[in-house]
Amino acid sequence: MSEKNGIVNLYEQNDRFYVAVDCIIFGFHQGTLKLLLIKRKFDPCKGEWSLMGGFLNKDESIDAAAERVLQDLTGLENVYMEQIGIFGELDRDPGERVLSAAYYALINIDDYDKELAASHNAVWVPITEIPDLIFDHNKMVRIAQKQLKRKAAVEPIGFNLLPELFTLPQLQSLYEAIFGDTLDKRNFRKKLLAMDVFEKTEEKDKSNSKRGAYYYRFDYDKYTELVQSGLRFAL
Amino acid sequence: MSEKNGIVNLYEQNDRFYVAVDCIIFGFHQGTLKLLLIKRKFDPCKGEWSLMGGFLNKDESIDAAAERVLQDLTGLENVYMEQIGIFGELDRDPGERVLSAAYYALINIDDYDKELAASHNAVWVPITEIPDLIFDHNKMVRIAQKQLKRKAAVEPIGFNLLPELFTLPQLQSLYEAIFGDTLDKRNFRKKLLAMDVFEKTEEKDKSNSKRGAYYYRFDYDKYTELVQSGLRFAL
DNA sequence: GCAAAAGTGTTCTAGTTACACCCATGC
DNA sequence: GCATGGGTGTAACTAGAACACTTTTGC
Repeated sequence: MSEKNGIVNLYEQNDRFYVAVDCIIFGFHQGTLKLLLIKRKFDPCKGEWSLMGGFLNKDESIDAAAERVLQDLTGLENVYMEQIGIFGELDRDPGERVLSAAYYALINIDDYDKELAASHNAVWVPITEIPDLIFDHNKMVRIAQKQLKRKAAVEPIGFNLLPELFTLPQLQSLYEAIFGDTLDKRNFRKKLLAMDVFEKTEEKDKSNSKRGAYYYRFDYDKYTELVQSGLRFAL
Repeated sequence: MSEKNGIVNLYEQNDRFYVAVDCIIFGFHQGTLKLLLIKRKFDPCKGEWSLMGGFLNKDESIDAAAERVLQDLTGLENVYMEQIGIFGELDRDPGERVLSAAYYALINIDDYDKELAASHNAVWVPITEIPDLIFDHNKMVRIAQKQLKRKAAVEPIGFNLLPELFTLPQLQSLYEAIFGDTLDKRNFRKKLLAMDVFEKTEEKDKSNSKRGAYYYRFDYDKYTELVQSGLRFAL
């Protein structure tokens, strides 16, 4: 046992562990929720599907490691991320004892470094068609999806999956994908617009219809007002 | 770099970490929600208040470590526990870099090993009067309380804080303590009894009134039926 | 007989659900 | 002029909130 500042170091008698982070990266495109998965080009489990992951370094917090791993794959910073927990079964990684902290991230699928992602063999896969993943990654995905579902219903996090400007039909189809359920168009619009957290623009998206749908923007200031007035975002 | 089964071990180039678990132990007594805290008899931070914690060992899963730590303090097994996440800021433990997985536990405050707890300097403290705790333990408590609040509203976990037999006034005061709000007696009873997950006994608790209140028991079989019928526990 | 907690229904309100037609535009 | 998706209001229903008196019994 060593000493530090003259005090016997009680830590050293304990075991130390490898710690990884794994990212469940959500994107949304054409009505479907997708995950950015990688087809591993390295061992262990070369050739199999997995989440993007990486090891925790001495000099970084776990949150920072998750951000780094996400950035290594997508080039993105300042992304909405949420820890879902740490996974620590003895044999979860057959190679060695490794603990893994799982995070989910919500990104705008049109805006990331596609060459970088391609260099890691990353592919967008619809959430309904997730293949068998290595280790306990399927479990992580299940939990992340559940948590997203729960949280998206009470906090305005869905917007992270859309471009800054989005239409209401787009937004509705996003929430339908997240909840795995259809929503009534009129009730959906009524409820959302009643919260008054959107700014309507004059621009229209004509890519889906001849008439075109107005672009809206989520207004964080209005949202702050809503919360301060004692109300909540709710769907 | 060493080899294992003839494959270069890629793990060894990574850092390894001490990993602890900390337990937020909830109990309920006389209308107040309480936490079992310990006044540390050892360094670091001797004499200060903290959660019960312990280090993860090589041969156990993180969940198992949390159960062990809880048992070391209370003697209890098979307790309702829930992970709230891992905390990994660089300087959260000033002595060394230690990651900590926090779990909350719900126990029946009348049923644990009191001598064992006393030997660890453990004390029940009302949730409204939590002192400054070491490290990031106050943050863990805040998150645990929030999570309990959320989860108790949609799953029948509150019963873990009560004896097998409990009265409806007791149950109501428990939920009032968890939610930090008062509830209407008639609406509360109506809603709970409508779910039909209780078994009413013939016994009465006369400790709080001359008339006495009937003892009820939570019926897991009835609850399973409720869930299978597509309904949910909800408060 | 009275104090103190247990037990019990009904009305009102607000929020959620269900539902169908007109509008704007490109072709 | 017609096909396509965008946009709008109202009525019925259901769940939640508000509310006051009677019952039991130990002292």
